[in-house]
Amino acid sequence: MNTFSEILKRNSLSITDGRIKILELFYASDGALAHADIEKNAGLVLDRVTVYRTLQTFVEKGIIHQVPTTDNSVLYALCRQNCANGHHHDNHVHFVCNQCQETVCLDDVTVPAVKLPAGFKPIQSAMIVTGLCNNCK
Amino acid sequence: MNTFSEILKRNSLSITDGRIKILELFYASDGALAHADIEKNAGLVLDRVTVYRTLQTFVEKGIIHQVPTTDNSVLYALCRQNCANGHHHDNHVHFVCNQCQETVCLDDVTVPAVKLPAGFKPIQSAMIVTGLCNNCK
DNA sequence: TAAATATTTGCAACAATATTGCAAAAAATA
DNA sequence: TATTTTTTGCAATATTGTTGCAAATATTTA
Ligand SMILES: [Mn+2]
Ligand SMILES: [Mn+2]
Ligand SMILES: [Zn+2]
Ligand SMILES: [Zn+2]
Repeated sequence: MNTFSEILKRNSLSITDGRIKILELFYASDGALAHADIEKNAGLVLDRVTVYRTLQTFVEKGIIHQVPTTDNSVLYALCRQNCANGHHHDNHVHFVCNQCQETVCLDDVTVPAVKLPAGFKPIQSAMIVTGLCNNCK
Repeated sequence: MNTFSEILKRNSLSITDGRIKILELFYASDGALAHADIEKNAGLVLDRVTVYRTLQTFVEKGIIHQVPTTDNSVLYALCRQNCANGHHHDNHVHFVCNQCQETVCLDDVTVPAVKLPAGFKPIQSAMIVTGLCNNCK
């Protein structure tokens, strides 16, 4: 039993070709993936709808998280911390490269606190930095 | 000639009922507006397509800016700084209230700088804070 | 291992959101 | 006011995401 099967098993998910294929794609990628990226790479094996459902399941299980974007696209990336079952701990900064268009999780960079006007109570913060990544600079 | 007409004139845009109506909606609203909000309030006067085109035009002219969101919805808000023709200066924090669901621009709260890993060159930053707003706390 | 059960998948239909071309209408200019 | 330019509405089309359901596959039980 390979790593991907183990991940599925650990999360009480049935081991299927589609799920393994999608896990492979995430582990092979440096950056975040859009639904379209996955469909393009696994489209011969998987139906559109299955991709949607798999991504949803993986988010629920804490295997991947939705990446915030400024262009209202939907991106997903692996959870490196041990997130589980609806409890995500991804308070890290996300970086979008203007050159290669990749979006990467800066897992070690925590979103800084910020002083809000009186009366505002912060609960969660997200931060997206755009610029040039370490490959493109 | 009223304020809204002047705004349009200043931006070399024809003065039309639709554009004035949409400006009115933005100036009457505390928070950011979605396309659907505008359509709901101006739908009798305006076609869906005209709303899309007007929002796009206003963004290009620097009258409004797209508000970053974490739920891949598209929101727009007035530019308070003097943004113009593709040059936006909206490096302020955006706040989403979990209670009333409003998204507001915290125009006076600047997105803090953050230390990135070696090789990453930041150009622009966006920050979205969720929590309870000053009306709902 | 084979049968029974539970889960996942693909397909088709549908819904919501957004874009485009083009002729009619309205606004700006002469 | 006549001419020119810009904007608008409509219809058609594209893109993205959701749902119900039967067939296929995976897991569990015996
Ligand atoms: Mn991330
Ligand atoms: Mn804003
Ligand atoms: Zn890059
Ligand atoms: Zn509120």
